Amino acid sequence: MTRLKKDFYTRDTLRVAKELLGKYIVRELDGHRLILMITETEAYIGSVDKACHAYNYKKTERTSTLFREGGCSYVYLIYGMYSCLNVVTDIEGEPCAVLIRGGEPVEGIEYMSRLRYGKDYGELTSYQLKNFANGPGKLCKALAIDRELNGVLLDRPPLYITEGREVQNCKTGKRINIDYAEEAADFPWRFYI
DNA sequence: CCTCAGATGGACT
DNA sequence: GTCCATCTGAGGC
Repeated sequence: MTRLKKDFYTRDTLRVAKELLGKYIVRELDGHRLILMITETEAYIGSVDKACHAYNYKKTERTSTLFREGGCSYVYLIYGMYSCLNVVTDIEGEPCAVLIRGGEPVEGIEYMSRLRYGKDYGELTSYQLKNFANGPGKLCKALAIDRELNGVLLDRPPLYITEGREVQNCKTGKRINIDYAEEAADFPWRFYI
């Protein structure tokens, strides 16, 4: 599958968020290739978005990655326990990103199952299968993504995104768990299949 | 299906 | 000291 290049990411964040649906996240690890198809994303646009870590261009050590040119990762720790994977978008100096909120296994599910649950794929309950990677923390656990992968370029191993499946009916809604963000909490910037 | 508490640590004020 | 772009397991319906 063709890897997405920089010009895919250095565009309008909402467009990238929508077009990432159906694409494949590929994680190479210990000789294994793990692939999830992206099923849910959210856009964060620092210039206007109180839910964005870099709202109003607030630059700190953590958010400095968001100011980079589109095409690299932004990975941060949330609730002291989980990682969230974002794709940095737009031009350098505009702090924007797309949160990858969910995916479905395409390849390497045996290895991902060990990472996610510490069990063999065949031992998973239907409940565990249903909830395999349908959340940003779960997705990162299944792919062994943590802050060590913050800021890596997404057009090469060990982490990249490729063309995937054609998506027909993309749905739109409010973003999840950003009640603190005042008017931005109502922005329809969540996209899912 | 639902709700709720607890885990857990770093970023920021 | 407070807040968090979350998840899990327990308990109720």
